[in-house]
Amino acid sequence: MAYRRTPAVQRRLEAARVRLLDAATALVAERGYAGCSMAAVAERAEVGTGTVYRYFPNKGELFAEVFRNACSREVAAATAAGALVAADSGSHVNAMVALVQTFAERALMAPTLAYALMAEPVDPLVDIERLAFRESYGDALAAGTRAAIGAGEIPDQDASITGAAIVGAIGEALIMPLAQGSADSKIVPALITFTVRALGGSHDNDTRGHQPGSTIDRLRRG
Amino acid sequence: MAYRRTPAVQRRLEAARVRLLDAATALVAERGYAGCSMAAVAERAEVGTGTVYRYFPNKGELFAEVFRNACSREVAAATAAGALVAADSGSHVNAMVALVQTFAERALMAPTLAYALMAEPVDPLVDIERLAFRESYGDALAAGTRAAIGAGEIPDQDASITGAAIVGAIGEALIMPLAQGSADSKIVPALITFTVRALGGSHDNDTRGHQPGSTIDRLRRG
DNA sequence: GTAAGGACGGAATAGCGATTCACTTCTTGT
DNA sequence: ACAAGAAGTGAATCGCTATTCCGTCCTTAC
Repeated sequence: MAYRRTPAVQRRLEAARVRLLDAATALVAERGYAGCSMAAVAERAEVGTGTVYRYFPNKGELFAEVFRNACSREVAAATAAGALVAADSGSHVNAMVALVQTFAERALMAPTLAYALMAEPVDPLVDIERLAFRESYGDALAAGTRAAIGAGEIPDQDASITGAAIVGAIGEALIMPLAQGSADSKIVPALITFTVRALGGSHDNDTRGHQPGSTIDRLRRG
Repeated sequence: MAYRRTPAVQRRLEAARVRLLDAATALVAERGYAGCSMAAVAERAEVGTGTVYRYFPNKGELFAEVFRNACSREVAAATAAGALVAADSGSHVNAMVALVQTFAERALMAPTLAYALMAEPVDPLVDIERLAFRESYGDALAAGTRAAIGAGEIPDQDASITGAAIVGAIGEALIMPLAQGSADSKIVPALITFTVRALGGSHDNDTRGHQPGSTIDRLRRG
C-alpha cells in the first residue's frame, strides 16, 4: 500500500481530463463529429488511445459531455444577452431579438461547431444533448414570449410552440450558410424581422450598448 | 447465346425492384432508418440479401431513392394543396397556409416516416436527399412568398430566407410531437398563425373545400 | 433436351473504428 | 532503494453489418 492519490496527482488527472475534453471540442469545431475518432482525440491530447478510456467509459459519454459544455456555453451567452437587453430597454421583444441575434451571430462565427451542435449526424447519446440544446433555446424563447405576452407587447399565443418554431426557423435558415461557409450579412437582420413579425410585435431598432467591447458585444463574440 | 432478356422477364425484374423499394419504404415508415438493415429489406421483399445488390449498388443508393420518392410525394401533395387554394381563393397567403397545413398534417399522420425524412441520423448519401427535401419545401414557400409580395399581400422581404425559416419552424415544432406520438391538435393552428404573422400578412380563416373527400382533403390524407 | 447466360441465395468476408488488455512506466510511502 | 499500486500505452480484438462470392436454379433459343 504505497501509492496514495496525492493532491498533486489529483490535479494532474483533472487537467488531463480537461485536456481530453478540450481536444475533442477543438476537433469537433475544426472537422465536425465525423472527424472525431477516439484515436484522433487521443493523439490531439497527446495520450495513448487506451488512456481516453481511463477518463470516459465510451465515446458517447465523452462527446455527450463535449456537446453539453458547448451547448450550455451557447445558451448562456444568448440568454445573458437577452437578459441584458431586457433590463436595459425594458422591452421583452427587444430582449428576444438580442437572444436570437446572439445565437445566430455566434453560429456564423463557428460554423463547423454550430453545424455539429444542430444538424450533423452523431451518436444517439449525443443526440440527447442536442435535443436538450434545442429545447433550452426553445425554453428561453418561450420564457421571453410569455414575458412579452404578459407585458402586452405581443398577442396571446402558445409560447412553447412559438419558442420551438423560432429555434427551428433560425436553425434552418442558418444551416445552408453553415454547410457552405458563406455567411451572408443580410441573413441576421432578415431573421430578426422574421422573429419579431412571427411574435406579432414590433421592435425599435435599438443600438444602445452595441459598441465593440461592450458587455453584449463580448457575449456575442464568446 | 440463348438467354435474351424477354419483355416478361424485364417486367418481372422491374417489379422486383419496385418490391424492394416498397419493402424499404415500409420499413422506414415502421421502424425508422435505424431498423433498416439490408438483410431486413431483403427478408421483407422475400429475396436473398445478395439479390438486393443486383438492383442497387449499395445501401446509400437504395435509401436515397426511397427518400427521394417519399420526399417528392410529400412536396407534391403540399404544393398541390397550395396551388389549389391559390386558384380557389386568389390569396397567396391562404395558399401558403394550405401548404403548411398539408405538410404538418401529413407529418403527424405518418410520424416515423416524417421523423426519418426530417431529423433521423442517416447515411450521408441519404442526407443529400433530405437536404433537397427541405430545400424543395423552402423553395415552394419562397415562391409563395414572392407571389404574395408581388400581390401586395405582405411586405417586401428576402423570400428565400423566409421560406427556409418557415420550413425550420414547422419542422422543429413538429419534432417533439413526432418523437413521442402525441399529436396535439392545437399545434397546427398555432403554426398557421405563426406562419401568417411571420410573413407579415393576414389570412381569412378560409374553410371552403375542406369537406371530407374534397380534393384538398385527399391531398392531405393521401 | 440442352447448353448458354443470367438471376438468386445466403454463408463467408471485409472493413472500420470503438474498446480491451497485457505490459510498461510512473508515483508513493517506508 | 524498493515494493505496491496506479496510470499510461497502443497493438490486438471485437462487433457489427454492408458487401462479395460462388454454387445453384431459371429462362431462353435452338
